Amino acid sequence: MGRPIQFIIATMQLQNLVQRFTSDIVGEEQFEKMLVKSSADNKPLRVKFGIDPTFTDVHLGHSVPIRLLRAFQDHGHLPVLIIGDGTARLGDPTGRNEQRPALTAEDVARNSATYLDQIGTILDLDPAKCEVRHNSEWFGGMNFFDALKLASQSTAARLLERDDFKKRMQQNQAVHLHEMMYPLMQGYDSVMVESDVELGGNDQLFNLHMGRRMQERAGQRPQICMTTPLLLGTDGRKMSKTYGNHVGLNAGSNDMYGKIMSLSDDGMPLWFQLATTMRDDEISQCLAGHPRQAKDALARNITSQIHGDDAANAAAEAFVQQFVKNKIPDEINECIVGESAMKLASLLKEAGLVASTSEARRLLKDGAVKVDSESQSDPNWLVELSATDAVLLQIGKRRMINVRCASS
RNA sequence: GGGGAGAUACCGAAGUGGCCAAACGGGGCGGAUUGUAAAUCCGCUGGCUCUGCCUACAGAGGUUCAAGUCCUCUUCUCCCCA
Repeated sequence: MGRPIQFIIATMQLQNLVQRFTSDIVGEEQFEKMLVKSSADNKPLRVKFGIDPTFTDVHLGHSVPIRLLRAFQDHGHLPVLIIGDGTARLGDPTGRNEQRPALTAEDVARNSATYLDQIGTILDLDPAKCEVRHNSEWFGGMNFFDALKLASQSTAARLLERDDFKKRMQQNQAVHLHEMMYPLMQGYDSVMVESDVELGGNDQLFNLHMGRRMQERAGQRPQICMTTPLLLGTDGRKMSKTYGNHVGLNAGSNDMYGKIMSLSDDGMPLWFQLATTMRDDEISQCLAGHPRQAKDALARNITSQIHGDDAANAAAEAFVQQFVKNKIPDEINECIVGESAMKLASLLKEAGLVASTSEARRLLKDGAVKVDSESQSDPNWLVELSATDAVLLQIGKRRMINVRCASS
């Protein structure tokens, strides 16, 4: 029985995308066979991706595997999205030199709620097209003996091979026993959802392997592991909220465009490859031109994926006004304070532009502060406020706000 | 269980009785420059009612005119031996 031509084309498309978005594939030989069988049996592949609700923002770095997941979805396969509300309780040590604090059940619940919204900007979460699971479903009911059984699935030596653990051991840093359970938990997720393929960032390779091994032990067909390259942050380091170099999927269009524009030139090729919808030839063309133009195209493409073309164009325009022409943006947040006159240093704090009056004083001394576009340096200057005409406070190019006082 | 080392600001790391709100590096934030950047140069980087005062060097006590620095206990981490 011959394969329909559509299937061959679709498979090639999918494989091209897989190519573009992956750095490592474990079990690549079996992947094509799996695709063929899936088509023959009319049974979509179960493609797993897990994310722990350990923080509130999902960023573009996380979006790379999600985009690949979307590609699978578009080709008729079934994303199995695991919200790691069980694993998050443990604190994922991945890529860190110190363990993440274990979160409380409330933290996790709150974060989980915002996750699906953000992921939904990329993935189609229609229950008919996507399976969403929370791993507390199986970890929540485990008792200590179940956990021991889980622990017996691997060995200390094997777990210590993990790069992150190895490094910390070498640096005489603590590796706690419960952290070593993490790969086992992630692997067990694969067993529970019977995944055919698992996606993850390339720092996840160890954990993905664990899923394969555990599935084999459980008598299942071992999953294909695909890792995506890590999208670097705007400063060239690993994208991470703690570095402040991330672009959140829930960022507003202006913010998103602006942050991407602050990416260093060197970072562009990787971003084009992993975060845009552009074809390879379009990308090459962009990169051959002026870096400013290329970055604009990059930022527009990504921003419009999330916010739409109009918002992206508006963001680009606003950016030029604010940062290239140094103009004050059209829309500025406004705040209202209780008093009709305040010392400048206190006012800056009251308006939320700085964390403390000490910081305000320093910035004033540095000449960073403008009031109604005039540089000011005296922290004790008494600023008169009115209820109708706002006073514009500015610190640098980015921090600005209009202030009025409450009408009495 | 025994022995040893250690815990300093956002991070790394100096400091072993006064000159310590704490060197130095990174990060961050401002300023100059620019193509939005990057690089470079300069400045800042605990708080306040700010030429002074208050709170800080794991935690709690103590010695001293004076403690990040000395003593005691507690907590946590690492290493070696069992």
